[in-house]
Amino acid sequence: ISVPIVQHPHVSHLHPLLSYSPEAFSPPRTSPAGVSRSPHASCYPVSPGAMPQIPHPLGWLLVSSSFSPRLVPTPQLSVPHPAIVRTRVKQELRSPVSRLCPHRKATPETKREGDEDKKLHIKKPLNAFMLYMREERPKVVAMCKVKESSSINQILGQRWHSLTKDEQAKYYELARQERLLHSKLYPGWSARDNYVSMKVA
DNA sequence: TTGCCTTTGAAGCAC
DNA sequence: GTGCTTCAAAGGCAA
Repeated sequence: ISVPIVQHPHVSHLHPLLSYSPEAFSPPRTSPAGVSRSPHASCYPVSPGAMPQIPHPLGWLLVSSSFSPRLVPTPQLSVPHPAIVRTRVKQELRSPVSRLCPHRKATPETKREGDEDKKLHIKKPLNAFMLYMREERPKVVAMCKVKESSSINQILGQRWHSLTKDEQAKYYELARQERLLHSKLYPGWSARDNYVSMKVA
C-alpha cells in the first residue's frame, strides 16, 4: 500500500490534502437515530481559524502511542500510515471475534486467523470525543494521579459534557477533517472492513 | 497472556 | 427512520 506523503504537522497546521475551504467539506452528518448524544452537533461547521490552540487535527496520523514523532522519518513514499497497523497490540489487534467469544481458544484455525489479522489494518478515524480524550487524558492523569482508563474516561466523559458548544465544536470539526482525510487516503475503506464478526455476511 | 472496563461518536446493518 | 452493534484510545486489573 502506498501512502500519500503526509506533511509533518509541525510544518503546517493544515494538511496538504485539505483545502480547508468550506466547499471541501460535506454537510455535517446528522447523528443516527436522532440519538445525538451530543447536543452540540448543530455547532457545525466551524471556521478553520476557530481552533488555533488545538494541535493538528490529524496529529494522530503521525503522533500516536505507537508512532513516536521522534521516529517520524522524513516524509517519503511507502511510509506506513499510522492508521495502518500490522503489529498486534492490545484491543484493536485481538480478534474482535474473540472479543465476542471470550471462551474461544487459540486453535490452529484461530492462529491462522491471527496471521491473517496481521494484514494491514486500517483503523477508523477518531471521532470528536476520542480526539478530546487524546488531548485531555494526560492532564487528567496528572491531576488525578490515576492511570486506569476506565476511571479516566469517566472523568473525561463528564468534562466533555461540561464543555461549551464552541469548545466541543472544535473537536467535531477536527473529527470531520479526520474523516475527510481518511476517506481521501482510503477511498474504498469502509468501517465494515473492521467488523470482523460481520465479515461472513 | 488475554480480555474487560469505561467513555462518546461514526458507521453499518436489520427491521 | 429507528435502534442495535462494532470499533476507534488508553492502561490498570482480573482471570
